[in-house]
Amino acid sequence: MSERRPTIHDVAARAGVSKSLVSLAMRGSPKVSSASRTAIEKAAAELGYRPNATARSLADRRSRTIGVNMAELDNPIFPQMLSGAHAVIRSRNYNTMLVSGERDPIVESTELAKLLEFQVEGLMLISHRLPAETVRALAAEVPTVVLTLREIAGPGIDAVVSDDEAGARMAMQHLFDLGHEDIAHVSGGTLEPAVVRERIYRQEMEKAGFADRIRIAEADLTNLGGLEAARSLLSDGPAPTAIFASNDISAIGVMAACQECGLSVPDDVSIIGYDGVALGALRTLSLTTIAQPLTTMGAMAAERLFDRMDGKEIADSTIMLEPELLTRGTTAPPRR
Amino acid sequence: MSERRPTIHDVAARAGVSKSLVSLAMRGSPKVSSASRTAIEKAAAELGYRPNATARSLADRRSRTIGVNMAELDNPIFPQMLSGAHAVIRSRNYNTMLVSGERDPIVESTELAKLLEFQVEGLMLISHRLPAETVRALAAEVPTVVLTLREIAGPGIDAVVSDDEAGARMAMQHLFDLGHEDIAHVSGGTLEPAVVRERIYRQEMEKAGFADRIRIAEADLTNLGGLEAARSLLSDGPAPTAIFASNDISAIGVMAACQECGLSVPDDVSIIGYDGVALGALRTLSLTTIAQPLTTMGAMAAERLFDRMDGKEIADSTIMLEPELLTRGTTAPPRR
DNA sequence: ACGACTCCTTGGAACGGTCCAAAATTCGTA
DNA sequence: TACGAATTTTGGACCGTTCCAAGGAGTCGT
Repeated sequence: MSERRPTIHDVAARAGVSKSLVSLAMRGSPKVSSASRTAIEKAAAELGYRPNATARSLADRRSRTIGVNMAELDNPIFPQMLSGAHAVIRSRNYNTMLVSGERDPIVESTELAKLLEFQVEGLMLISHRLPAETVRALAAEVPTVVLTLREIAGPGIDAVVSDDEAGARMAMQHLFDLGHEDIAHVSGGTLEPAVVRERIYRQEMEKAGFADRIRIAEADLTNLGGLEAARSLLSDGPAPTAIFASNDISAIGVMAACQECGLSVPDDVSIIGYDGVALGALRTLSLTTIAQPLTTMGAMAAERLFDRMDGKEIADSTIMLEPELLTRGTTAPPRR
Repeated sequence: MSERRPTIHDVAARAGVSKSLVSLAMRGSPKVSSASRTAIEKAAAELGYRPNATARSLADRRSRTIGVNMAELDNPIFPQMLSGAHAVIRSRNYNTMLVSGERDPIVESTELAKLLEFQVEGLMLISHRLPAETVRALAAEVPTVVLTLREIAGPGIDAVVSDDEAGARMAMQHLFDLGHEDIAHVSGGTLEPAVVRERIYRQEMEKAGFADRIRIAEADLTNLGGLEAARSLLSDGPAPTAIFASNDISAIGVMAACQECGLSVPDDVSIIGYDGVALGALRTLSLTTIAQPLTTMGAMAAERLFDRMDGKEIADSTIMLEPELLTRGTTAPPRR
């Protein structure tokens, strides 16, 4: 295998020119005569020359690499955002260095440190769990964009989020429009998006005059969490006619709980989730949900990063996208 | 932001020692006196020094990076394998450079070329679509391991697969054991694993004496593909009592088709999938399946890569893991 | 007091590129 | 035919490390 790869010097020697000229030619400079160019290309091809990106990064101080931190793989919204970002990064001819802290904060921070040592030119954090001060420290060294966390945005830190308040309101409005009054909420813990969704749930219930029917079962954005929360909800007094779950994964757990209790969805209970993950579209589930434009969010995050790297002056550090109601099969008017 | 990061020289100057000594100290060499060491650490901390991994790679010709090519994000088996690999790569203190061809072969190959230019020390291909010759060309330059494709293995190319023949046999055996005789197959196109699964389906049906009941509906491993294949299966003559789908995602489509036709699963039709993706475990789906040890496969692939990189001599280039039957809610004895 | 050993420390040459000022060549034209 | 301009080409410094041969400082035994 590794018998020392040919370098620019080898190519130069073989083509009978100087290394500088080879360097120029490799980068497609117009000031290389076509004679030299063909000679160099021939030599390079014969030797199987491949430029060394490491050396190049060192010399021109640009790594052409974006560091991405992705927290968990069990919630598909993360890979989905990654995929949007990845496409943009690639189209700019940059590379993606991926780390994931695997829910251990210490590992997470050493991994992030490694990204900086690799001289990434930008940092993209697709993670709900990073402490704000960590993020701020990173952002001091390199342009940084955070996905789905709005409150962390500020000087030096961009955030790409979708409008959770509007989205949660859409969810409630959809249920109200169908005629539901008895709506419960399966919450999602203390992370920012979940908190917002819960707050709006309360607000809307109150505004609609159903304050006395507010019922919240606490969960944690997982499938099992949703299942258990819904179980307790259903075993504890009369079933609500609709349930608004804090995210899709837990909504699917809620669906399972309804099945267990012999309640049919949507005839007995309507269910609406949040996120718009691809699996909610699977015909078997057909989950009504508030979809965040996940791929777009990833893409916009990458775009913003490049804008910052290009030194563009941008006043606003938060990009807010609008979510969208996807009416599928889990919501219907309440049975009367 | 980027006012030139402090280098080893700056640290040296500040600590009053030579750059070489700083280099030694940063790597934790035992031959640095403790006096110097503390001085250096202090200086480094004060300056906020961070080693430059690019320069280091160049100097010691080790990038400490593994290149990973992942094809698609829409089938969750890929991220799941990635996650297993990622953990091992991280534990070896290596980095992961991720590319994805986004189903365009040209993009794919330029992306792979970029990985090589980055001097990755190993290549991991989590992709079904790479032409064998491409893989062989890559493997000539750097240790390479391929996931889920067995036939490509050979000198210089390792493969980590699970035993699809055994798995498919387990699926069929499970259905036979339940008493099914009328079993249809939703196939998955021409990729290696799908072809194997289909072949075993035929074989087992014949061996069991049900050759005349072989029915195959062609699909493509997608949800929609499974849905449509199953639709045609169900509209075309009497419904089979069981369906073996080539993978989980299409099996979920099959479930939807059954619902559409008013058939209950598993009472009217049993369904078994293949892969063991996490979402099959969701309570609402509860899909019986043949689970591949996806995370382990990713991990083993990474291990093997490191073994090759360490120059270990290993005769066999294929690692075959055993799949496992997960009996969940979509299979039951046929209604009589 | 003087080698012989340790134990630390150091300067300089890589690593494989980019960049730049200057040199060499070619060209157009007076 | 010669000369300045334009076009090509070149050598050397540099990017921030690691590596290595060699230098300096103690320590110890005799």
